[in-house]
Amino acid sequence: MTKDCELKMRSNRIRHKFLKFFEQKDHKIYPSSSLIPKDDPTLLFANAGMNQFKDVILGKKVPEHKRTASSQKCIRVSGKHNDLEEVGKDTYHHTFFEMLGNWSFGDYFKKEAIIWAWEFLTDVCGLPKERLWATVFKDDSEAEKLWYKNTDIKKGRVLRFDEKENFWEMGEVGPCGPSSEIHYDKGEEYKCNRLDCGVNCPCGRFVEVWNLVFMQFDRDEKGRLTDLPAKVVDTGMGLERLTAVMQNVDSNYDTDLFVPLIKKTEDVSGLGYKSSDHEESFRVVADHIRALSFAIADGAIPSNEGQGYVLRRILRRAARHGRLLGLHKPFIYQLSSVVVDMMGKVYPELMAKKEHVALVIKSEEERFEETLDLGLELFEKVAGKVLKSKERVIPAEDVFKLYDTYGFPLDLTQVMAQEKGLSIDLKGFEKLLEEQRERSRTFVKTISSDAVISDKVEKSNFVGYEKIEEKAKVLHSPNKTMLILDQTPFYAESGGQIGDSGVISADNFEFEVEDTKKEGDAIIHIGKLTKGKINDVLNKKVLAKVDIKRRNSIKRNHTATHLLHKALRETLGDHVHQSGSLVAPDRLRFDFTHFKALDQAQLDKVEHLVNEAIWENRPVRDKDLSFEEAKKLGAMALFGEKYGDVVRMIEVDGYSRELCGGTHVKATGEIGLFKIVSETGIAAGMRRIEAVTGEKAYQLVKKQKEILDELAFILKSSPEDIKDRVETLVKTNKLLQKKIKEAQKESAKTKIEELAEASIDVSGIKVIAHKAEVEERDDLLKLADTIREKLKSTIGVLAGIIDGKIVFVATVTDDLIKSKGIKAGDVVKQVSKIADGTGGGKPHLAQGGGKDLKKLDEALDSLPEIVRRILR
RNA sequence: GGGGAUAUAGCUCAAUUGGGAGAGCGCCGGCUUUGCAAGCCGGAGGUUACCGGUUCGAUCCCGGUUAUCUCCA
Repeated sequence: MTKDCELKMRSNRIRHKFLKFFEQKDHKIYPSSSLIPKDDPTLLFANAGMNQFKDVILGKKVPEHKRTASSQKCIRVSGKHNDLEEVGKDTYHHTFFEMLGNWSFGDYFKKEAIIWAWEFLTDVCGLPKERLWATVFKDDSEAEKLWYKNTDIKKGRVLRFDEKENFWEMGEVGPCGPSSEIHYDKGEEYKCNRLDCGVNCPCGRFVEVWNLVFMQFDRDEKGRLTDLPAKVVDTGMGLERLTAVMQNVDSNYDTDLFVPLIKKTEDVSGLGYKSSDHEESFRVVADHIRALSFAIADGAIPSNEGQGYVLRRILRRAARHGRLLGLHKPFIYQLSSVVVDMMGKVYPELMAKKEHVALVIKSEEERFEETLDLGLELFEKVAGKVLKSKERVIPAEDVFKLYDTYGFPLDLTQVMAQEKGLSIDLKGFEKLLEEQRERSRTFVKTISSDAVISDKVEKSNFVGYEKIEEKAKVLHSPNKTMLILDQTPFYAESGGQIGDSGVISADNFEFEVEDTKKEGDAIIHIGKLTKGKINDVLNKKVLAKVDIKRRNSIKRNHTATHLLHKALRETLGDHVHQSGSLVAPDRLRFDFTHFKALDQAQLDKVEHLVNEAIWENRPVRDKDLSFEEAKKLGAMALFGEKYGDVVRMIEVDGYSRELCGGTHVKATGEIGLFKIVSETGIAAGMRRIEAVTGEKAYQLVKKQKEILDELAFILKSSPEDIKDRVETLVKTNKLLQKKIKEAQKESAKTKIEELAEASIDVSGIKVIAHKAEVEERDDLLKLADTIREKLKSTIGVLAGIIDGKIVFVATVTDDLIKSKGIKAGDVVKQVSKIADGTGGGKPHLAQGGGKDLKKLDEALDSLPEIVRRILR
C-alpha cells in the first residue's frame, strides 16, 4: 500500500487493523470493559486498557488467555497532567479516549513486544521509519539492545530516560518495571527554540505514540525489588494520537474521530470552527459529548457525587462553552446521535442506548439552566447591594459563595459584573479557593494499596448449580471470619444475586457462613466460627452446606427477575435495558432505562405477564455455549458485563434467554406468585421496580386480606362494601366536625358573657382572669379570640394545664392597645413570673407558661394588681 | 472523603428578637360571563424532611440522620 493511501486511513480502520494484527499473533481479542469499574472502588472510571486485567496482573486470577489485546474505552478527568479545565485549550488532551493495547501474562516479553510494535507502526500503518524514535529506561540495556538487534530503527534513535519517563508502577507496592516508548517526529517545522529540543520536549514536536511496559519486578513495603514469577507486558497506544499521526494532521480534533462532531456543532451554532474565535469551545463540546455518551451508555448518570458528579461537571462545562457559541438552549443531546453514528458499530451499547443517552443529557442540560437561573437571581441581589453602596468591586466572599455554594460559573460572574460596570475581587476569590483546596487536601486519607501479590493463586471451584452441599478441602483462611475452600456449593455475590449463607462443618468444627463473596478466582465464605479452631481444619476435609430455604427463595426471585425483564420489554419497548438488579431472599429489585413512570395499566400488564409465565410452568434450562452462539440465539446480555469465551445462558422455555451466572428454579411454576410492591424513579430516564415472589408474595396478599377483613369487621360491613362505607363515614365525619366547631363557638359566646360578668373593674377596664379546662394550647387561643371579638376595653388572661405545665394566654382588646398602649406581652410576662415562668407575644395576644402548678391561682388572682401597675 | 447551602400546601416561595403557619399559581364548588393566562365569592389541601435537645412555648436556636444542590479532592 502506498503512503498516500495509508494517510487517509480512517480511525475505525486503524482500530480494526490493530486488533487484527494481534489476533494474527495469537492474541485473544477482548472487547472493551465498561467505563464503570465493576469491582474496583478506587477507580471512578476505566482509565487504562489494563483495568480489566488487574486481577490477573496482581496474581489473584489465572489468565484465560496468556496473550490478549483490546481497544479500551477510557475516561480521565483528574491526575497530574489531565485536568478537566485543560481539555480543549490544546489539541491533544481528552476526557474520553480509546486505548489500544496488547498484553502478555507470563508469555512473551520485551523482544516480541518491541518487534511487533515496530512492525505494526512501520508495516501495517506505514509510518516512515526516519520519523520514529524509541526510549528505554536508563538501566534497561536489555531493551536497548533488543531494539537495535531486532528492528531496523536507525542508530542513535533509542534514547535512555530516567524513572520519571520510563519506569512504571501501579502503586507504592506491587508489580512494576521499566517501559519503552515510541515517539513520532512531526518534523523540523515544529521545532521549538530550546537547544535541547528532542524526544519528550514539551513543545509537542515529538508525539508519544505507544508505551510498552515490562512488568518484571514486585516491590514490597520496604521498597525491595524481586523478580516476578510471571512477567507481564502491558502496552497502551492512544487511538486519537495515532489517528492524528496517520491522517497527517496537527490536531486530534482534525481527525475523523472529531470532525463530524465539530461539523454538527457548526451547523447548530451557525459559526465556523476555524473561522470564529471560539476554537476552544468547539473542541470542548466535541470532546465532552464523547465522554458523556459513552459513560451514560455504560450506565452512569449525572448526579451530585462521585462518578456521577464528574459527568455533571463535564456536561456543564460543555454547556458553558455552548453558550459562548451562542447556544443558550439544550443542544448537547443532539450531538449524542452523531457519536452513535460514528462509533455505534464498534460499541453496540451506544446503539442500544441511543434514546436513553439523549434523554439523560437533555434533562441534565435543563437542570443546569435551573442552576443558572438561581445563580442569576443571587447575582442580581449581590450586584444590587454593591451598586447601592457605591462600590465598584464585588467582594471575594460573594463571588466565592456564588461559585462554591450555588455553582455559578466564575467567568459568568465576571462577564455579568462587567456589564454593570463592576469588577470582581479575583485575587480574593483565588485565595478563598486555595483555602478550600487546602481544607480538602488535609483530610484525604491515603488509600492503602491493594496491590499485594498472593504467594499462590487460590482457585475455588463452584459446584452450587447442581449441589447444595459438598465435601471440600479448606485451602486458606485470611482471618478468623473468612474461609476459602477448593470447591464449594456456596454462590458468591455476583450479577446482583447476593451471596449464600449456611454452615461449614467437620468433627468438632462449625463455621456459620453469613455471606459469600468472590475475589479473583477465590470464593470467600464470610461468617463466624461457632465451634473448634480454624487451624484444625486447614487442608482438611469439611462439609459445606448451603441454607437451602434461603437459596430457594433467591432462586425464585432470580428467575422472576428474568421474567420481569422480558415482560417490561414486551410492555414498554426494546429501549428497556437492565441497569441494575438485586436478588435477595426476601425481595427483588430491578432498575431499568425508561423515560417515565409506569401507569397502573402498564404495571398490571407487566405483573400479569410474569404471573402468566409462572402459571404456564415453563421449564428453565441452563446452557454453556460460546458468546457468539448465544448472541445468535438472541440472548439478552448486559453491556459492560465481562463475559468469558464460554457463557452461561438461562433459557425460560419459549419465553426468554439471558446470559446469567446465577441460580435459578427448574421450572417457572416454583416461583408460585409474583407481586410488584413499588415502582419509583431513581434518576432521569431510570425506573426501579421492587417485587416479591413465592411465600413473601403470599404473605403480602394474606396480610392485605387480613387488614381488609379487620376493617370490614370494625365497620360492620363486608370487604366489598368497605369503600362505600368509608366514603360516607368521611363525609359525615366532616359534617360533624363542622357542627362541633359551630357549637363550640356558640358555647364560647355564652361563656364569654359569663366571664364578662365575673370580670373585675380596674379603672374602667374589664379584667378577666380565668382558669379553663382545656386539652391543648389552641383552645385557649380560640377563647382569647372570642374575647377580643365580643368585648371592648378588656384584658383577659386564660390559664390551663397542659402536659403537667401551666399555659397562660393573655389578650388585650384593640381599643386598649390604641388608647392606653397596653401590650398583652407585658401582662403575660408578669403573670407567668409568679408561677416560675416567662412569656411573650404580640400586643393583642401573648402566651406564657409556668412550672409551679401550686402558684396558678395566686398568679390569676394577682392580675388586677398587675394591670394597675401597668397603668401607672 | 472535606467544606458551603437548601428542605414549609400539588407547584413557586413568604413568615420581624422564638409567640396563632401564609401568599401567588394550580385544584374543587358556586356565581357572573361566553374566549385569548378572564372576573367575583367560597372550599379543600400542612406531622414546617426525619430523630433528639434547650424552652412555659420551636418553622425559627443547638446536635444528629436522610435527601437534594454546589465547590474542593
